[in-house]
Amino acid sequence: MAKKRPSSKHKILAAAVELAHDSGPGSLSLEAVAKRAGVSKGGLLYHFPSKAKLMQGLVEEYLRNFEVALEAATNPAEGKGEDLMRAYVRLSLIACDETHPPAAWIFSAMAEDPDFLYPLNEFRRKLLDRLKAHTPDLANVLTVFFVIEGLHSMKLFGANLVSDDERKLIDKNLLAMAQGSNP
Amino acid sequence: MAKKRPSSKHKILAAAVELAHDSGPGSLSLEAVAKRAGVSKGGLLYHFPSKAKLMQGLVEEYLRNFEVALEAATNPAEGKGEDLMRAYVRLSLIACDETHPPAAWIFSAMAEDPDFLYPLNEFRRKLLDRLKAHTPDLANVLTVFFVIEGLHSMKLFGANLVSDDERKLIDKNLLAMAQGSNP
DNA sequence: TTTACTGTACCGTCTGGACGGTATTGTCAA
DNA sequence: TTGACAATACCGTCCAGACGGTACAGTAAA
Repeated sequence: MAKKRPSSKHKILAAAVELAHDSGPGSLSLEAVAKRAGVSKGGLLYHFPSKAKLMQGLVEEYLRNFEVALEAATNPAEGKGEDLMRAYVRLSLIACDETHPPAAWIFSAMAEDPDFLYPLNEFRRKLLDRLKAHTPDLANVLTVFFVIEGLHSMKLFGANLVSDDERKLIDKNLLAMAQGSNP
Repeated sequence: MAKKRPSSKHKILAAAVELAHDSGPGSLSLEAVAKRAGVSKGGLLYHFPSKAKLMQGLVEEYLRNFEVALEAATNPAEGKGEDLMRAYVRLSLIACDETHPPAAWIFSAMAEDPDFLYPLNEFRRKLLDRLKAHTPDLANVLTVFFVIEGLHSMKLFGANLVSDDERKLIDKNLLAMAQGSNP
């Protein structure tokens, strides 16, 4: 499977994420990404033959990371075996707090072509289905899910609408709801 | 304030909104907007001397519309005098259901320059402050607010994650929470 | 005459992507 | 062991097209 030197690909993806965050979604040109990654434009195009492929790469990496984290948290064999609902809430809240919002590139992808986000939407649909199947209280699940979506949206748009205390209150409530809807 | 012939300006703004929705945020070029609005490029630049001014125009129109609707619903002199919290929830849910999401252009603005969204964030901050001042139950307000943000976000990203029944359940819950936190 | 445009021509810049070339590393037969 | 070849991993250049914006001449109604 040829994984001898995976560094460049990851460097490029990381550079794209950073650039989308630091310089705005509009600045995500191939040259800019290549420069940031310490790679020539030709080199970038070797790994990602088109801008579209780069975007797909970003989406895939993001989904893979979240999936791995969720699996690791809930898998009993790997130590914790955390409750699915609780793990989802906890991981989502952590993602919300990262100084580097891992999804700033979403706007770049969206600007390029909204269809790039299709896998992301599918992922969320499946996740919500799992959560619904997992807990009996449908209203509870929906509330938790959309509050988290709202928090992510706020982060994405760079708005900071709540104080630290209010945020703590939200976190506490969400975790309680995640806990409460399970036997 | 020169409101003699508002048709062209509005036609241009409407065309920009439509185009952002139909053809993706990336297709929002001045020429494309002008063509869609049935106006020459020179004519567009007469009203909006730069792309930045067009974006500002979109933001301002959007905020003005929401503010007017909210004021109309809550002002006792104009008939209803609806409760602020309830009006906010109701209007937000209506906005969520419009086939033409009124905020598809947000991605275009974001791609151009994230700073364009500053007034929008400020508006939401003030709105949230009003809601907090208006009702005693802080946790309730925050939950309602962020669920609605989440619903809007879902709409923006073109994801349809809930069935009609689930959506009705959410609406019912939100309205109940809006009602419940008031004396 | 002023206001509100239309229409066209044009400029400078940026961008995605194609392309040819190159250095390094791996493979394998003689 | 070595020489021939090939695959991998890039580099640097070039180009057609799109875009924002400018300039300007014309027009038709109020």
